[in-house]
Amino acid sequence: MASIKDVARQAGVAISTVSKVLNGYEGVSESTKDKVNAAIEALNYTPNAVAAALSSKQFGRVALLLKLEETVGCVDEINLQYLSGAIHRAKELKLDVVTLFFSMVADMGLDELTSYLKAQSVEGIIAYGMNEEDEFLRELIASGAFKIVLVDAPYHDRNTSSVWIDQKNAQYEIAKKTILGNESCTKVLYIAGDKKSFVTGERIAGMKKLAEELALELTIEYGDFSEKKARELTFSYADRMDVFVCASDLMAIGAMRALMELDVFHPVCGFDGIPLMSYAGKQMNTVRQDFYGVSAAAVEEVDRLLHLEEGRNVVLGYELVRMRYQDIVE
Amino acid sequence: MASIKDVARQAGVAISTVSKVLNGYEGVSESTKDKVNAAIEALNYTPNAVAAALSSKQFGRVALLLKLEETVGCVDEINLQYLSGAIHRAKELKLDVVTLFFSMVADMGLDELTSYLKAQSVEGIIAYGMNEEDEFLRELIASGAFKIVLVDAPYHDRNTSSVWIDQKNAQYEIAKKTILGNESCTKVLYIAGDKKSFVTGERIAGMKKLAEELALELTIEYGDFSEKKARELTFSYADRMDVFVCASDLMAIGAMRALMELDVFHPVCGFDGIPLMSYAGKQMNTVRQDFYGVSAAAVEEVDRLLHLEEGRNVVLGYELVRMRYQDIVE
DNA sequence: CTGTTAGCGCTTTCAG
DNA sequence: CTGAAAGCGCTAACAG
Repeated sequence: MASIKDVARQAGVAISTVSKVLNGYEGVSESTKDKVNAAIEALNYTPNAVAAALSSKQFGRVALLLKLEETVGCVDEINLQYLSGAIHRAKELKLDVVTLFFSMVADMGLDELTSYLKAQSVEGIIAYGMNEEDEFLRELIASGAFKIVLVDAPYHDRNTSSVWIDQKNAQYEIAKKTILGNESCTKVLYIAGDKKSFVTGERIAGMKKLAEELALELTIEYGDFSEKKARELTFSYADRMDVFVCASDLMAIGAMRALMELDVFHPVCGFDGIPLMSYAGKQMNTVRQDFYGVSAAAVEEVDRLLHLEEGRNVVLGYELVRMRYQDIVE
Repeated sequence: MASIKDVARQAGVAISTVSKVLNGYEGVSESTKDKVNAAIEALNYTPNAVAAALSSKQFGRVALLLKLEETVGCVDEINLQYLSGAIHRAKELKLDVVTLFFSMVADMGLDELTSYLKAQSVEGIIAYGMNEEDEFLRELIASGAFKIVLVDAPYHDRNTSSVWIDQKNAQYEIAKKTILGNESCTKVLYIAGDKKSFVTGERIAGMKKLAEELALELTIEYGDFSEKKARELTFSYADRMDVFVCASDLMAIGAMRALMELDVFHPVCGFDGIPLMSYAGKQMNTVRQDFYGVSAAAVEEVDRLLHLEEGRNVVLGYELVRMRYQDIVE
């Protein structure tokens, strides 16, 4: 591998000059810049990122902290989209990413985790799906040792930003669309997610707003993002409700299945917009979240935090869709 | 962050001595070793991996090269298990992993890709699900620039190993179990995967062996791992066959659905053993592949290759299972 | 057994 | 505008 020294020699300039053009610093004449670039080209030179990191003490490394739920395989698609979005954007921003799973760090203490990450030279962390119970993440934030971006959790400070879509409004809109799209829907069962997830509260707020606006009779139950629970809830509420609004597609499938078994029709709507729904064999309204885009935005945000000390909330858009479920996967 | 220098000072020894105990080299007396360890403890010191890598020119970094099929979300679970297995094992072996997707590198030339990876100080690559069409991977192997482990592709040389389960025998056994477990199954439709995947040929070989042994009438069709195609094939062969052996769970679901629609019963078996099957609402035999374990083994193998120049084929075990599909996800 | 020393490849002052 | 030189934190000969 050619090194910066080779490039310098080839171009007939000093190493520091090469470094300057490499990093796009000003104060290099066009002519030398050209010479350097020619040399880089000729030698097929790629800077050694490790050496650069050591020298500059800027590692630009961010850890992606993912939660792998063993029980529900259907969220894997979401996680993979998160990963894909983050990794692609990180490549563009020339950030280095490492993927970690909660299970790897859950049993570490704060000190151990901190030095583990520091040793890996990570400076930033993107945490997906943190919830109220994740005490250690809270400590990590409080320690201020890292720049952190929380996806789907509402907190920000100097070193911490949050990135998510407007859950409240999305839930409001998809429910509204579903309810107004069908006649005489006043009694609404809202099957919420799990109590500890931050998104749950936001979405409930959206439903309450809608209930007030349309004078609905709103009943709220927690389905814990479980198809089974949603199914059971639907069974027990089927004869008392007009419409079933669910906080996830998976729960919406559970609700639909219950209604099909009972052989009654009620509108159902979901949330997430993942192709998992292909297996349900029906159509329904849902909110398509751009997990890839959210994750890419999180990387941008962590990049920003790496340079500025100024966390913030980033709220992204979403899309209301009517999913056309193929019954069969092609 | 404390550096090796601080540790040396604290322990009253030279930095090279600290380095030696850090790396477990011999030739350090117990007493100084203790002093050094005490200093490390006291200062809560963690070695800087970047500096170590630069200095030793051993980066121990391996890239995981994954293929994300946009069309079929159901393989996401497999990919995530691959990732999880690799990342966990890599942590234990103190290897550094980066996750890459084929889509990120597909449009690069060999030189570009090589220098991209070299710049990232990648020394080893684990490629998942490479198939015959992946020309550039073939070139990468030929270039000899990296230590490569292929998962589910049968090739090895000095710098390349392969890791997979015994596809032929697994297919043989699961089909045998299914066929012998039901009466008078002689006409067998084998719905294979896609022609370009290496596993396809292996599995077909297993079926041929079985057909010979049990004097079966074996018909082979390619379902391309598509639920839809498997379903169509099943429709058209339903009245001519006794049993439907499929090269993936997803195709097995397609076959089962077709049979259910036709309201006839024939035994069906699948391959993979992923919970996706939960959605089918039936039971069937399948081969449970331990994707996590395969991936962990691949990391071990790349670690071995990093030290030895001696690729090989690693064949792992599998399990025949009868999946109990919950119809509902809890 | 222990310490001294020369780098790894790059960034970054600071003179010229 | 350009170049010389001092490290970043660590490893690895090589002396002692």
